[in-house]
Amino acid sequence: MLSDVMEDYLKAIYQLQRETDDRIKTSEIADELDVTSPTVTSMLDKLEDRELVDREKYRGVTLTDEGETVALEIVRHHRLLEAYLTEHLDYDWSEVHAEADRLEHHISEDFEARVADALGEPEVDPHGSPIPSADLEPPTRPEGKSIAEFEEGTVVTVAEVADRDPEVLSYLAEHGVEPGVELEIIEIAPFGMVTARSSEADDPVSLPESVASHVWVAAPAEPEP
Amino acid sequence: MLSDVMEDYLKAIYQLQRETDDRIKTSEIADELDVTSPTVTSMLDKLEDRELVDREKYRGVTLTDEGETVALEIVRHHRLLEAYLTEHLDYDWSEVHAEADRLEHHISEDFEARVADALGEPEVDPHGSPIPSADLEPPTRPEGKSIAEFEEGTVVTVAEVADRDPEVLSYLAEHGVEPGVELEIIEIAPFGMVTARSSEADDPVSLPESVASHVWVAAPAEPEP
DNA sequence: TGCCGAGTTTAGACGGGTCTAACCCTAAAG
DNA sequence: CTTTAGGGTTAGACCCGTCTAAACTCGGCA
Repeated sequence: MLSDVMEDYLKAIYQLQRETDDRIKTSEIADELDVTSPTVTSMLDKLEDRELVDREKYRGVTLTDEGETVALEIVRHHRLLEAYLTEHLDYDWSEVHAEADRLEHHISEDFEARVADALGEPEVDPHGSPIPSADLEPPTRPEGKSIAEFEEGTVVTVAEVADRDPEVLSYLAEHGVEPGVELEIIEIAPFGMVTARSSEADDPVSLPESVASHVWVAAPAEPEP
Repeated sequence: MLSDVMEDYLKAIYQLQRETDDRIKTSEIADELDVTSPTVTSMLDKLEDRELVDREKYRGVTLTDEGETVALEIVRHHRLLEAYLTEHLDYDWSEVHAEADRLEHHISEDFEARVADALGEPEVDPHGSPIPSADLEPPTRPEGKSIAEFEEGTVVTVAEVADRDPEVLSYLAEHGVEPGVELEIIEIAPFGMVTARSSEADDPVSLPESVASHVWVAAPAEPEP
């Protein structure tokens, strides 16, 4: 049996791996979980003992298959909860992350199944993030780019908004940036800021690189010029 | 901020107080929470430091007003969850207790409010137990008796089934013993076993004293002979 | 009144998860 | 090839919640 904290570490490593596909460093995990490096080191010892991570001292970790399965289970819980909260309890997409984080470790398999059923086995959560399937097979990473990676003038369809900050998410929703909308990339400033016009809003919106890089597109809606 | 475990102790003390209205002994809490007496003693020290319980060494504890408020909050969470799970996620009343126990410490005030709203501010949970109101005022103990306390021949209406064992609850439901049904007390055996006929079942059901004492009646449907 | 047994508390240990301080490894720069 | 800065690990401490073993208190009974 794994503790909640261990599950949090596995989930953090999983998510960091999705972003960098490199070995994950102690300090990255420490930042993600808001904890000090020695704390991470000692937890990695334990996870290694249980064969949930592969480790090379001083060089970071990767998840073993078993570790990845645990992480996928937690991510599935998290995203199903996010979907359920927005669909059935009238939560806004900006609010669901914190609540799902609280609950994800504490629901039974039965609860998970009932929620998935009530939702009709959804494939994505309210942010457009894919929900791992019940068999916990590692999803093949769908190719995608952030809006920061397109040419000016391109029109793209938002697939996923991978930010977790409620304030940022509220702001984005207010300015028409949500999964499913079309975005015309108007300008990419030298310092990385992206200005775009949403099909759902009157005025264009400008996003610093740190935010724009979280707005993902599955494929360009029109070929690039 | 209180830990989950502290909340569990306060809830346990609250519930034991409902049953005995006497000072609660270390060993009673130990039994309830499946823990040893020294463990309880050390936790009572901490709860006393925080002025959540009144304590007399060697003589048991009672909740302070503050402790009671915390307990009521947890009980409210628990019973709202039970109600929600049966109403909206198709759980059977025999299954909800364990799931609610898992979740009761981990829901936000916001979640609590939304669930209460979705249910229309219910007053009882699926077992007929009263749900503390949002203001957490201590409910005045509604007078009631268990079916074991009536004369043979009396017809009563079941108000609450205060058992937590899923097997027992399933059995009772199968034999027509649920909140709202009428029960005719057919026989009370010298060793305490109660035999009764339910308005919802063909055959009478016999319940040992330990189970019968958990089946509560608000008031007799007919005056006793 | 004094003893005894049931039950409570104290003492001390342990594992989990966290921290700070000190030490050490790695890799990049000269 | 050597130095060094940055980051990782080790060492040791702390709090929490739990345990077992031992000491103690209370209340009933002789």
